[in-house]
Formats: sequence, C-alpha cells, structure tokens
Amino acid sequence: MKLPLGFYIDQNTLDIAKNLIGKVLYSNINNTLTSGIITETEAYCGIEDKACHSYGNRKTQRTKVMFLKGGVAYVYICYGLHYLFNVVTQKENIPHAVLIRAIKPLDGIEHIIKRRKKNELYPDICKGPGVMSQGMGITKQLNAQSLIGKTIWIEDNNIKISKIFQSERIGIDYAKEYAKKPWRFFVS
DNA sequence: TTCCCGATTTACT
DNA sequence: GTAAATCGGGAAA
Repeated sequence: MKLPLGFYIDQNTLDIAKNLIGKVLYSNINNTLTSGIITETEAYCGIEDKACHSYGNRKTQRTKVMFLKGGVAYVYICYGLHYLFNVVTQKENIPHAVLIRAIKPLDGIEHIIKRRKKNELYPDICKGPGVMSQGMGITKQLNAQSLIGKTIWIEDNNIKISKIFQSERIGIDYAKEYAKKPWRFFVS
C-alpha cells in the first residue's frame, strides 16, 4: 500500500525518518520500474537545524521545495555531481525533510545494476545517498514531484525490521552542536 | 560578478 | 588514508 499524505505531515520528522526504515521506495522512470527497501535515513529539521538547507528560514530557488506541504520530493545536486533525494515533511512553510541514504534493491535489479554501471549485484550497491539516487534513476527532474504520484512513491509492504540503530548524521561537521544530534536511522 | 564550499564517491597510495 | 572529480547555490563584493 502506498503511504498516504498523512504519513508525511501527521507525525514529527524524527518519527518519519525512523518509520521510513523498512518501507519500500519505488521509481517508475521511462517505464522502468525499480524499487528497494529503505535501510538508512536522516532527518533535517528546519529553521533551527544548522545542518538543514532551510536553517534560519532560508528560502531560495533551491530550498523553496522544502517549504511546500509534505509528501513531495526534494532533490538537489551535491558536490556538483551527485543527486540527493529527500522526502519533504510537515505542513506548508515548515521546511523539514528526510534524506534517504541507502536502499536494498528489490525490483528491477538488472536496471539498477546498469544505472550503477556495474556488472552484478552486491550488498552495498545502493548504500550512500548519491549512489542510491543513481541506482533508482533519481535526478532533478523529480524535484518537487508528489510522492503519491506515478513516478516516485513509497509503500508499506509490511517488511519486518529486526532492530533500528541511531547515530549522528554524516558529513555535516559544519553544523556545530546540531552535528551531534542522533538523527540518522539505519539497519545493520 | 566573484568566490568559497558542499547532506559524496571513487580511485589511488 | 588521501585526493580528485565537478559545478551550482548562496553570501559577499
């Protein structure tokens, strides 16, 4: 079952990040269906969070998507060459998001392998936010698109997760005291 | 318009 | 462990 809009706006962002673990991310791009179990996420909590693009209520051409009502995709380019995929959460004008950092491939594995320019499947083929997007075929074209639509969406397929771990977020040393917040969720 | 740097990955040493 | 790849966003000039 596709996650309803309420999933993205009726619970706090940390719970959303945690609850996304074990859900299944789908993309249908140019009639190519791929999916994977979400295994790693990070919460970015808006204007107070120094690691968040919308910190200090910064609203620009890039970050304006985070200010939309939850349930849309926020995709941006990092280091000039990687697409990072986020789920926008909360009501309009509360600019929170959850970064999807890793998946375990499920459907369309041969397409995922091809997009990753590899010859075979291996455990970490979609571990890391940039390579996750590459494997799923996510580009800026998906920016601001609905997560309840036909191109990109998330389902609850009742997959059981043994234990969810929690840690500091990756790659945000500049965020001072917020760099230490345990807002990353993952399975082993 | 200039300048700095990033929610990363990969290939080396 | 270190460095290169690569470029748009955002702040400052």
